[in-house]
Amino acid sequence: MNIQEFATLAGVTVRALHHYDRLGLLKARRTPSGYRVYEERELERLEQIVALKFLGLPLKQIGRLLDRTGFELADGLRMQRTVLEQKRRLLDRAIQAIRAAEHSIEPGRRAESALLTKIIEVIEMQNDNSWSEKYYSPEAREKIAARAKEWTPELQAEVSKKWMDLFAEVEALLAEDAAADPAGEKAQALGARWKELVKGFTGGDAQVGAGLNKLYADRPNWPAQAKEQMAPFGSPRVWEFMGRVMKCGL
Amino acid sequence: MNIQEFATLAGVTVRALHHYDRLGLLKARRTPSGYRVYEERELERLEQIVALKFLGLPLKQIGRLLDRTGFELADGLRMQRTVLEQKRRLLDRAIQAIRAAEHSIEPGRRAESALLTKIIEVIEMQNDNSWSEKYYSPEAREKIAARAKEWTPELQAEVSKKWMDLFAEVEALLAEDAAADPAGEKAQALGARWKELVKGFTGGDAQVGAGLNKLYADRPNWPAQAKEQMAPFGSPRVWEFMGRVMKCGL
DNA sequence: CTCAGGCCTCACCCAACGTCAGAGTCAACC
DNA sequence: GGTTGACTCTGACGTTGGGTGAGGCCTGAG
Repeated sequence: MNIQEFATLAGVTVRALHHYDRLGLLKARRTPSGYRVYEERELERLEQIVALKFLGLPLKQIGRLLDRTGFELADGLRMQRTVLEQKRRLLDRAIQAIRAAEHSIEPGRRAESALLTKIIEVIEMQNDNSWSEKYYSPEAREKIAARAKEWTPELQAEVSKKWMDLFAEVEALLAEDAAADPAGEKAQALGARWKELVKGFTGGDAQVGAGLNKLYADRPNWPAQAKEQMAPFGSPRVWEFMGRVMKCGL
Repeated sequence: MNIQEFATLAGVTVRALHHYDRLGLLKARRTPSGYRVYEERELERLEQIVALKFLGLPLKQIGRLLDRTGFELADGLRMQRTVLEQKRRLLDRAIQAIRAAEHSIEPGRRAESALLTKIIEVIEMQNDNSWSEKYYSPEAREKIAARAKEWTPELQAEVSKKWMDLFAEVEALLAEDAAADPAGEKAQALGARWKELVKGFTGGDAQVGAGLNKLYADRPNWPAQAKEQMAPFGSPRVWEFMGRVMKCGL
């Protein structure tokens, strides 16, 4: 099959196939004169590439995922989902900001500068983390802000994944033995990982840690959006169990 | 104010300010030695730039929107919202595809290739327009597919805006006079614009037009998602009125 | 006067191709 | 065999919003 047939068959451009070829993502056999030749088998691979591209994965990572075995694929997908969910939250906020501005202008017929002012106002309101700030001392807030600068969506996805893994294992432990010993070896091992992850946020700072504890204790009063974001992270019984693990651990 | 102070004040990098300066988006006064100097006034403009950037607008367009007057700003925002909503739908579909794949693997512990297969399957299902295809003849379908290739999100946003404008004007006409004459001058003018927009989709093709009419007539049976997407486009009474306009128009 | 730290202007880098440009290849028709 | 038109190849530059140096001027403190 020549390149154009193959491209139209799969719904991509010839240029894209050139690109994938150069990247080593989908190498084609060549005729003596250098023309690319594609087979059926490669259509399957191309479809996989297109699918993963649709999920927003970069080509480099697609190459790694397709060439290694599937365990990493599942992990990669979970991480990508987290990234996409984060992006979607940002998109939602942008859409909400525009809508708010549109609603603010229709009734009163105010000047156009009011539109921008409204948008800025809404965006600032969305960024408002003041609901959680009240749990922290001023020094702790400063340290959190400093660390927050270094957070990328990818990094967040990775950490998020680690938490999910940890929660899954705790769930598994409790599923195996609902009355598992919080002081037991397994529980304490999980507790150590927990502490490590928490330290990733606090940076080992005692003041940040104290604020985090206060924040955690006040869970029932969190705003709805915050609760929603935490929903995937484990059921209450996991939290309760890990609380006991921490207590008898240290 | 020197550049670094200004940058931290606004929460952007010095490099970004260089960039905006070169693009003419935010030009800075210079000291005799060439250093950039910023004033309070420019902070306001920078905030507007940052806000519009948050909404996903390209810098070039931000420049145009900020330099022209606000009527275009409102239009630009409406278009951008449409673009963002479209992107959101795509993001949603990607997330749903990953979720479906994750759910499909957890229970059965099937091989990793099943993950990709499942994703591809879900994506294809999402792309499935077969619900609307049944209204069209095969020839009409082919023509629609040919035209669909030329559709970009921006173009769609523009057309979408034209429809919204038209609907708004019809609403206004009906608000002014609920018993407006469908054969009247205003109504017929609106009818002409309507036909023009429909022609933009059908390309003047009779078969496509016939299919579109059938599709329209069967509105009650559309899938929920399709209805949702059409929701912003006018109330039933507008549709009903325009139906009468068309009838007595031609 | 010197030195550190800011600031300046190039200029190259990323991702995923689009879009020529110039040159070779293939298949069909004369 | 030659010509023609349709493909194909490689290489190189453009796109977006800056990041990240390199190399050189500016400025204020000591």
